[in-house]
This record gives sequence, C-alpha cells and structure tokens, in this order.
Amino acid sequence: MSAAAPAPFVDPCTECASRPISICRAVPHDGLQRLADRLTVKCFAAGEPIVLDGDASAHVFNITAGSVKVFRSLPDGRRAVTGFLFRGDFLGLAQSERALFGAEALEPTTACRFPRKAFRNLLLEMPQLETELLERASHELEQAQDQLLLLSRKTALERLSSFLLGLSRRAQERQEPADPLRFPMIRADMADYLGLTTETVSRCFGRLKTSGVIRLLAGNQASILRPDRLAQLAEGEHAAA
Amino acid sequence: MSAAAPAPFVDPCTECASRPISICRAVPHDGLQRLADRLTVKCFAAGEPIVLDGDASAHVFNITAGSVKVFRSLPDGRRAVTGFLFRGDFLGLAQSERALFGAEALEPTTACRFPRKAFRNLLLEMPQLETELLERASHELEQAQDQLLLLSRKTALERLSSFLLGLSRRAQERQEPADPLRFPMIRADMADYLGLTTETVSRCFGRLKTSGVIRLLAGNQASILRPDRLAQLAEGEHAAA
DNA sequence: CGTAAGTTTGAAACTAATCAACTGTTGTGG
DNA sequence: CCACAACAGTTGATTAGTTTCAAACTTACG
Repeated sequence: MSAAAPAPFVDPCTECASRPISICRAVPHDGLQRLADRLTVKCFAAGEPIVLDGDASAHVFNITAGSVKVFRSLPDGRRAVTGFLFRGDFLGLAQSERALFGAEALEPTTACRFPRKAFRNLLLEMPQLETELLERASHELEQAQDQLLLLSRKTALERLSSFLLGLSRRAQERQEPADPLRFPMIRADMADYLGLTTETVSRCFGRLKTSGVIRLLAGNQASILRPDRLAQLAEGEHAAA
Repeated sequence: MSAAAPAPFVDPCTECASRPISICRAVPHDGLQRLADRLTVKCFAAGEPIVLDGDASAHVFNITAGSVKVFRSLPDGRRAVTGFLFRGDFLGLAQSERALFGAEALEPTTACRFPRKAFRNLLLEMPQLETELLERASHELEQAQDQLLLLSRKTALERLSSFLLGLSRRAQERQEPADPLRFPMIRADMADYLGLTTETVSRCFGRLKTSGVIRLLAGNQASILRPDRLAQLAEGEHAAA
C-alpha cells in the first residue's frame, strides 16, 4: 500500500487487521515473517467445506474474515454444531490425527491455513505462541462447559436466549456492532447448536419477539431491545419483570 | 524404599506410581524436585469439596488416587456434571480468575495441589510441561465435543451406553481392570452428567440388564457382557443383532 | 438392627419432536 | 423482468420420550 520501492517481501501479517485478536498477537514482530512463510491465505465461499469430517487433519486455520460452523455427526446423520467461529478464532485446537468433525464456511470466509506439522514446529520455536494457544484452549474449555450446562439443563427458551447473548458478547469482543446483531447461520444451524429443532427455534424467536425482548430485522439481523431481560431468561430467572 | 542412608530429601515425585499417566511424565528427572518443592499432597474424604463453586481459583490439582466430579450450576440449582476425573487426570485446565465450577471427591481421593501462580511459573520454566498441558487441553476439548453431541442428539439409552463405554475405556487407559467395571458415582451424578434424571438412568440400566448387555454387581460394579452391542447402542446403530 | 441414603418401579403430565401445510425469500434461466 | 424452483422460516396439530410425582424397595453403615 505504501508508495515505497518494489517491496520484495512484504509479509501478509505485519499489517493484518485481525492480528490484535488472533493467536499471532502473541508472536513478536521479528517472528511474523516465519509465520508468514508457512501460511497460505485461503478463501472459502458460503457453504464450502473447510475441514472434511473424518479426513486426515492436515491443516489448522486462523479465521481472518467471515464465519464458520464446526460440527460432529452420528452415523445416522444426527448432527451437533459444536461451535461457531468468527474473525480472530482459531480452528484446529481439538484435532487429533484424524478430524472427528467437519467445518464449513457460513458466508464468504478468509483464513490463514498452516500445515499441521509446520504449525507444531512453530509452537516449539515460539513458546509465547504455545502459551497463547493454551490460554485459548482453556477459554474454549470453559465455553464448552457452559454449553454442556445449556444442553443438559436449560429449556428451549433459555437456550436461545443464552445463544443470542453469547453472539452479542462475542461481536463486542471483536469490536463489531452489537446492536444490529448479525447472525450468519440459519435456523437449522442454531437448532443443531442448541440441541433443538428448527421449529422449536422459530417458536422461541416468536416468543422473544412478542414479549418485546428482541426484534428481528431483515438480512439475518436482530436488535436486542432488552438485554437485561434476555440475560435473566438465559439463566432461568423468569420471575422478575 | 531402598536400604540406603538417612536420605534427607526424597521428593515425593520420583517414585510416584501415577507419574506415567500424569502431567508430570513430561517433566525430566532433574526437574521433579522443582515440582515437588511447590506441591502439597492433599487428601479428601468422600463428598468433600475440592474446588468451591465461585471461589477464587487459587489452586490446580493432579489427581493421584480416587475420583472427582466437576460440575456447573444454574442459579436455581439445576446442575450439570461436566466431567469425572480419575487417577492421572488434571484439574484446573479450564480455570479463569474465579472458578466457574465446583469439584468434589466421589470417594477418598488424593491429589497434588499447586498454587495457581507457582504452577504458571513452572509452565514458563518447563516448556515440555506446557506442551503436555496443551495436549491434554486438546484432548479434553475433543471429549467435550463428544459430550455436546451426546447431550444434543442422543437418546437416554444411547447416552447411558456411551457413558459406560467411556468409563470402561478410561479404566483401561489407567491400566485398571475393565471387566468388573467400578463406578464411584451415584445415579444422580450420572444423571447430571448425561442430562437426564435418576429415574431415567435407572430405567435405562434396567433395559441394558434385561437385554443381557450388562450385569449389575454389588458395590457399584458392573460387568459388560456384550461390549460390541453396547458400542452399537452408544452410536445409535440399533438395527443389528 | 434401624435409619437414612440411594435405587427401582409405576402413573400422570409436559416439553419438545414430529408431521404437515403454508408463507416468504433467494437465485436463476427462459 | 418475471416465473419458477429450491431453500428457509413460520405456524398448527399430534405424538412421543422424558420428567415429575409418588411410593416401595434395597443397600450401606453407625
């Protein structure tokens, strides 16, 4: 972008807008080139698979734009979405030799792709990166436990409320607008994430609308009119006004 | 144990029977003393709390004997058991400043307790330990995702079958007998782990018994008579004989 | 032994799933 | 540019699996 000379090797990391919220924020400036050397920038169309369920897990990814759903399936086709990933999120923490899950872009998505082995070597070379990854794994584990509680014990309405609240929180963490809340996933994905059916998700949206807690807008957007009430609903405190 | 001299400082780690399956297996011999310096061996009675829900999470633990349940609660008392820990397991991976969960001994239990800060320093000093921890976090994340699928989409019978199979696998990993399978948790704990009620768990045990897949023995033990059938049930392949 | 805790079993009630129809939206090719 | 097809979302009626409530039974243990 600068008006400088031919610029032989401007690595793609130094000026990356996603770096402050990605794993690479832990990598000091003089290590960025080593990262850049090993990554491929990949673009995925909406609906395109990123990781194929059951495939050898040869790569890990850092999502720089767009959004992704990660899912796990039973032999008869029943499916659970185990997580949604956004800009700044890392894909590949839970991988063993063979991927036990699939991942798919929800909208046009960009990611830095690393060969798994090369990434492993990077970790050994850069302890700060490993520490960052452990921190993220720790955080994801906490999130997963929240989700276990949600799936074990919450009602349909509590689940949807928790979900919307979580989406909103994560949008804010990424410094994206939280009021016209955008959700790139369809009802079926939400249902698979919340352990419900599309019909039940739809009915709960209806209840949240008529009770004036949220308002659905065009283009997969929503406005949270009463965040306080939504938070109460999410934790099962139904008594309060 | 050796008939040697007064032996001034025999650290408790060198001859620890749990080391081959604990995080400390990643620590080289000459680092064990540093570990030993920072830990306290703690014993817990059956039912005794190890981590109090909501308390400042000041410690992390390595379980060396016994078993532990980890749980998370809603304000109105609904509860999910997010995991069971056994000999060799690490407690504290998912901790932030304040523990969002409780942990309680299921039977007489022994653990090495580290102050959280001291442990953090150990990690920085010993990259092998950090790598080991990341590997475990990765593995736990996978397990958690399995559990998400279980809670989202499996029937009561499939859940109990998966649970028993998992217990059996983990017992074998610890090199403990898998045939008379021992389970230290009561029905209520299983129910909270599987997102069911004690009554439903009991009814499913009944079905597994009458169909000849398992046999319940005295003293919280069971025999898995048809592991193949149990595995089919766990994955929803009900058709086969 | 006797009590309390845990487990099993039965009947009724309820939440969410299933089945079904209809509406709205998106994208495409005639 | 509109008609159509495919997909997505909503709404209603019915069903089913699990929960809830209740009581009897079993086991562990002081």
